[in-house]
Amino acid sequence: MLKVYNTKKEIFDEALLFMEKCLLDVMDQEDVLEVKSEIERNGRNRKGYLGQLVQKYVFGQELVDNRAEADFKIAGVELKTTPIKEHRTKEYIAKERLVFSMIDYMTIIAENWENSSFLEKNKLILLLFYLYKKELGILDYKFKFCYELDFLNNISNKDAIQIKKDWEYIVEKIKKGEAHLLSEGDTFYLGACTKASDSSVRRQQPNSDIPAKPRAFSLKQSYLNYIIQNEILSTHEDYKSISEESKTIDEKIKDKLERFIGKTDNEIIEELGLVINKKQKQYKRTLANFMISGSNSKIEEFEKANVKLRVITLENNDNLKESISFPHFDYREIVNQDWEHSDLYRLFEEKRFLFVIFKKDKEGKSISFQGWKFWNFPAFDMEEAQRIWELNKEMIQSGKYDSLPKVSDSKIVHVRPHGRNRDDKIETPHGTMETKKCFWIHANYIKESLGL
DNA sequence: GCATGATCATGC
DNA sequence: GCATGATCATGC
Repeated sequence: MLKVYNTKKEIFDEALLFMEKCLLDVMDQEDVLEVKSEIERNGRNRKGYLGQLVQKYVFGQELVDNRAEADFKIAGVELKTTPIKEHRTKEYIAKERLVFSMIDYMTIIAENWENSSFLEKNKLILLLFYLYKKELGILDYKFKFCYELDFLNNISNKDAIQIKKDWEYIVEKIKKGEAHLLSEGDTFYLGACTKASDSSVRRQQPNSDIPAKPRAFSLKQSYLNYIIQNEILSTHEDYKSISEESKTIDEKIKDKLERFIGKTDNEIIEELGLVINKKQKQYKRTLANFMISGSNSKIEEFEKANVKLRVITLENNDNLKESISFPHFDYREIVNQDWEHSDLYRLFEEKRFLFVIFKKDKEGKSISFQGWKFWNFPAFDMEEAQRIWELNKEMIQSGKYDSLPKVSDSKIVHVRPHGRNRDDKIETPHGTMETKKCFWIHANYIKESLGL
């Protein structure tokens, strides 16, 4: 039954034939029974098993062994399966990030991007997207579309440069003995995501005695979403690129923003020839968008990289008055979550921020542009964030809604109302109604962390 | 109708 | 002056 493929095209054609089908459609009765009993023996679906089955029953390849890590390379093409889910307005979105092989902290510090084991293994990938549904079994997932991911050729040039930069950033950090401080939000498209059977696992790193969480390279979920929306579904979303040049995002932003440093909002508005209502509450944000991309549309690079733009305004004495708010949490949800699966953890681990910084003038009549900073939550403060998150959970569990973490409880985050007004309430686990609240990062902490 | 980002208002 | 509470404006 071993099938031979000589070219990439033959493999891709085979994959295309499989679209709109599930494994059940292509397996015979006997195989189905065998696989089903195998699934029963091993309990829940093993990770990587779906990939192995696809390799065997769609592409007719014998499995080399039963390693959990599916490694099924044919004619230089690495096959990967990845789940999507249905979405209310966007048709499909990625269910997860796309995870590659583990980062070997000890050996990677001797590699360059060009000769990296990552590129060696992953330079040409055939991505098979299947539609995940909770109630379905592994043999019932319908495959929807496939996509060629080619890190050297078909990922557009501009992205390849950023991905190389991301890889180098991660390796630099490991070289410095800071593998334990890695975070997915450190980088733009290629991330170092945690990967272990449970969150307590640690491994050795070079140049430091501090054990680090095991991590793997991954393409951000946001990046996959961009591919799905724009390259596969061809939805016409109104994205604007910062620039089409082959530069890293850092460089592109510098190109756009540097010339405005020190200028007042009026000067910037005039220079860009904009008509903006300054009374608008969002007006600084609108201004920032125009400064970066020349429009008020979503910025392509930021969508792909899970970057959030936030405007902050310093007082004339350089004080930062306002803390940073996030979407309100769900009281009922939070008491059933653990830290590693919480919204706050995901935000702090995965999100990257671009702070656009203005400063008020003496009279408070105008503002001037001070600069910008990319930032993500520092890994060394994650434990403190967790402590406050757990405290908040405890208080909610015990119904002490007036004792949620305050500013004085931490130097980093606190909990405060965040709704339309005090009557904007949601249900609690106790069945009562409480004002919507969210986590806020202290203004002082942001200011210090940004070095302002 | 609500989420989101941002800022205003009050009281100690 | 800071901590805490409250709410506005926009866009989807």
